[in-house]
Amino acid sequence: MKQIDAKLAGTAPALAGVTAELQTVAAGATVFRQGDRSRGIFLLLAGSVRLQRVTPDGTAVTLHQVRAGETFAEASLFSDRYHCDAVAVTQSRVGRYPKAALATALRGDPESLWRFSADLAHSLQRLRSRYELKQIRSAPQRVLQFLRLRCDADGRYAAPGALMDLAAELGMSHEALYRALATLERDGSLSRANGALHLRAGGR
Amino acid sequence: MKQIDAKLAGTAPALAGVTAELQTVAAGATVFRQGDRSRGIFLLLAGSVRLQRVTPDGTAVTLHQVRAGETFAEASLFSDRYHCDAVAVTQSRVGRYPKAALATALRGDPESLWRFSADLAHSLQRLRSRYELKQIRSAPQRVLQFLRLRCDADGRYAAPGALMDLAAELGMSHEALYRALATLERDGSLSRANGALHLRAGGR
DNA sequence: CGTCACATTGATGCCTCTCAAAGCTTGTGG
DNA sequence: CCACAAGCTTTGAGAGGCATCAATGTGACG
Repeated sequence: MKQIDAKLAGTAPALAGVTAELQTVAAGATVFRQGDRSRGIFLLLAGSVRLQRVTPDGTAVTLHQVRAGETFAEASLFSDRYHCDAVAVTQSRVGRYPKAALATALRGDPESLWRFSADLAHSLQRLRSRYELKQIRSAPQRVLQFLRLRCDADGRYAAPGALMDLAAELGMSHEALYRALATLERDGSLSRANGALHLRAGGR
Repeated sequence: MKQIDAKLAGTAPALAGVTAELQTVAAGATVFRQGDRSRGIFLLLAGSVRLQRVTPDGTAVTLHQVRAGETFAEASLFSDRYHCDAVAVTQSRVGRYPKAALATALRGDPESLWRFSADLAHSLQRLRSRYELKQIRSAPQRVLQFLRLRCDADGRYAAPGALMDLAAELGMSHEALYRALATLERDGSLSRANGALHLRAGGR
């Protein structure tokens, strides 16, 4: 985590030629509030931000848990006000792409807008497949499908970080992940060599 | 289902001035295949389509289950070929927005492209909150949060179709949904009147 | 009045979460 | 070079909850 943080903390790539304004947000502080005039879209560089909406009965409902590296509030670009709260769960570093500048840049440069749309479409695609994975109840099956999607042509998958993080990404407890891996290995669907996972054909 | 089908079957709204080519796809037939040159994006009018990818070991992994009313393969607009298979699960009616025409229309008319992006951003937003809902294990809590998001200011929610469909949307068995509703009603979090659901403040 | 689809409730089993504890690896400092 | 700490990995035991199978009730429609 420290490495990623360090790497990202200084980096805020320009979007359609617009550079981000960096800011640090304390744990518990809000980045923006529901009803605020939208000031742009955000990139989470480090930390953790939760998007939530307060319902008529006063309860907060989480709409999205933003992970480092993701952008959020893209829709605010097309609307006048934010439709939810963004609250920093831990101290966070975010980059803000000012709305006016970004909107101008995008509307004035179809090529940039085209790429921006492409990014949105890809995000949608990725999220849809992640969503579908979550439909799978069985932990071993879910892990297996995940690996099938992520592995290279040889069926190899090198976990980018700790397996615990993988468990979080898959939406299961780390114990469940370890057990799932053990099960798959017992089945013969999978083998492991110094941290890397190796799918074997024939594992159902 | 028949009503929705009937309503949608004839309707294929123009997208950026481009009209859709309608086609009927038999159950089990493919709309497009991984590797095919992309011919446009699709709108599912009726029926059910599954997007799937065949993995190196020959297994099919479902990327997305398309529901009537949704568009799919948006990303193909930005890439040369389809990256997955689209297979009709049941006999389906789809509208295709031809790629060349759509790309031309969008690139030539920034305003259309802007609206197209807005649609993508909204889809992303909606999907994210749906994804977050699925993180909630407890059936009653999941239903409750869903209703909090979907109800009007009075806390009322009129199910658009049968409760069974709602269960499918929430990713749970219909029995679980009925039991969840019964539990919430027993708690006093909820009351029901001829099909409509009514949230009551104070239900945790 | 029979059929069909939805709604509801019961019983059972499996699976994941949670709490717990122990092995393992890595890095740090003495 | 060793000792210790911290975090990851692994396995165990128990409990709760949802899926599944099953049966019955209910309403619309012909």
